Amino acid sequence: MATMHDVAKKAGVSIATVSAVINGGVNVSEKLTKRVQDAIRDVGYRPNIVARSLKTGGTKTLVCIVPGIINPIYAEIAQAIEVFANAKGYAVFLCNAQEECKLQRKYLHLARSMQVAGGIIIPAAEQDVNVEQLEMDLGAPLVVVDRAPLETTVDSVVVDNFQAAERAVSLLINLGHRRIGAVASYPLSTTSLQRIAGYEAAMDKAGLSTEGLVRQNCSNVDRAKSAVYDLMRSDNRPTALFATYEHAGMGVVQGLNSLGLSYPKDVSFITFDGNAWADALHPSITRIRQPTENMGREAVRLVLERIESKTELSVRRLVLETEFILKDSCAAYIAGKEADPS
Amino acid sequence: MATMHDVAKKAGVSIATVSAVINGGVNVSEKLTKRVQDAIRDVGYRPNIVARSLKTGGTKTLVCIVPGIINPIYAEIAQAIEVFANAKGYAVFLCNAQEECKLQRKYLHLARSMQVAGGIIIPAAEQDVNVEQLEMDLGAPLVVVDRAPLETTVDSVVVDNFQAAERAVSLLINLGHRRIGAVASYPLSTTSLQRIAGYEAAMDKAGLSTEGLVRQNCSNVDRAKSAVYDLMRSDNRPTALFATYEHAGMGVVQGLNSLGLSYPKDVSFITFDGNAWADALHPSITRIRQPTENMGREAVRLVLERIESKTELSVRRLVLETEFILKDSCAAYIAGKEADPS
DNA sequence: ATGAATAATCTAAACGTTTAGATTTTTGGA
DNA sequence: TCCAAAAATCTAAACGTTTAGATTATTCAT
Repeated sequence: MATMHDVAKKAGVSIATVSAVINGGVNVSEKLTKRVQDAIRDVGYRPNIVARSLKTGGTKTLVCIVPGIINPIYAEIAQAIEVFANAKGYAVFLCNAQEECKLQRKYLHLARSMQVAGGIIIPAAEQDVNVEQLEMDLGAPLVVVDRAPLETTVDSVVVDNFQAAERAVSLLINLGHRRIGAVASYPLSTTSLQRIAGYEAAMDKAGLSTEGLVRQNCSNVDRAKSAVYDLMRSDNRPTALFATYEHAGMGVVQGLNSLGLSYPKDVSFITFDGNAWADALHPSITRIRQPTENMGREAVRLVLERIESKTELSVRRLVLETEFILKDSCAAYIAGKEADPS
Repeated sequence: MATMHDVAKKAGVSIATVSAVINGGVNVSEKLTKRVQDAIRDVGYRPNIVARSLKTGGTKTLVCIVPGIINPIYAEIAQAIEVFANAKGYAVFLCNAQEECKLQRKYLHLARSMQVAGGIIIPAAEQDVNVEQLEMDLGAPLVVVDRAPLETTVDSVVVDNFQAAERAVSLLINLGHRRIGAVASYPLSTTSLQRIAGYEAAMDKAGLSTEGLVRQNCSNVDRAKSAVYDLMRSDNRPTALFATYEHAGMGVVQGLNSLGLSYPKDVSFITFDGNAWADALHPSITRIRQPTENMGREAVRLVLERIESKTELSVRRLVLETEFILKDSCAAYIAGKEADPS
């Protein structure tokens, strides 16, 4: 691997001149610039970023840590982050923490020692999130996306999960549903918590009980499917379901299908996410769409502002709007008209 | 940020001793080991991997470059790579090249200068792939997954796209279909090419023409949807469709839905991928499933073998089996019985 | 008690850059 | 033609590690 020394020797100049040429040659004559550039080409030189950032203590690189890349909502957000960061000249290393705090920590440290300029994280929900600790671990500006606790001193970009869930569940209530089940992911995920809180608030306001109607820990499609079996076979069988995220929604679809129940005839149904398939299903599915592109754009903006700003910035918390997309999976509930899944 | 010097000073030893303790203290007394470890804790020292790898020229890190993280098949493969690499003590940086060779190159160079031990890549299909060049760019062992040219000197892990496509299309032919349309992604993607070749081989063997039946460049759901409109409104309207990847498959579903056509009644239909939704749709969709977990496992195995082996290894090309999952989207074609989508 | 062998610890030179500051060259006004 | 100022180029010291090899301390057979 050719180094600067090789280039310098080839061009007959000092290593400092080579460095100057590479970093946008101020104060170096055209003649030498040319000679150095030729030499670079000749010896096939490529800068060693490790050495550079050892010296400068900085790179044009961000780290983006997500809890699971196969959840499409996180893939979409990561994609947006990538696009906007690139537009600003930053490269993005994506790390998949698989909902493990240990792995998440490892990646934060690794990113730190690779001198990333900043980071964007959707924290793992394995334990309670201490966002400040995460920023300490990274040792650089960090923006929390999606799963951010309410009181924190770190910048964050979230959606109003509570309001979105409350609105969705209220719609079901207005359609006449009284027993509405909820299928949720980890109870330690702040988003899941807020969505369930919104669900409970709507139920509460209508004077409805949620007892026995909430299923937590449906962390993949199969678990959500089982939860649906379970709910639909209980004494207190719901007439409508609310799924708090993509895999829960898919689990509901599959669960209803295998029970021989159809929506919206037998059960009404609203889910978060599912951008890729909710509209394609027949009947299509009413859903809450998160502004993934904006979330990525804003997260990048916040972290770059903090990286590039000399002065202290106050803590920013951006709450973006969700979109409620009414489709065919919700129908009015008429008492008595209930299918039996058993 | 505390450095080794700080630790050395605190513990009253030399920096070399600190280094020895950190790298599995051979030849250092228990007493000093203890003192150094305490000092490390006291000053909050964390090794600077940049400096370390500048010296050693190596890290326990892999880079994984995918052409688009929102394609679930790539997310699944990336997930598997992550899991198996982690099990072997390697961290994985995931990079999203967005089908852009320029960006892909940037990430290869970045990874190189971060001294990654090796890489796994699903190449961008923007131009013809020169895999050897990619390995040169990385400057470390590279394994190509999924989109690998046939003749290459670099290790690769692929599936038999030709055979899988041929088999799927043959099934449609055996069901009586004569006009079978194909919806494909980039013509520069080797996988797409091979799948189309398999399709053409099956058609050819049955003496059927493919003229006007192939739609390329359906690089997202909307484009695939348009292609379906286009195909179903042509004079030579197909009675069956073959989609070469996830988004094409979804485009077919949506296209048929909005045309008011139903499958398998009006059109039979097979797709690659779609693990997340193909079974959930009603009717469910016959599909070709790729062994994403195995692909990831084998890719990691190959690259680690090359990294850790002292001796020269011969070029390996692994061809894994796909799984054909017969569902409800394919029916026999009865001449004359054709719906009109206009 | 002596010295050879071994164990423990340290010194100092790398790794490939950047950059302050020194030195040399060029420029142009008097 | 001279000299000061500006421009171009260079020297050498850092950045935070690792590691070969030097030095010092310990052990143990004689």
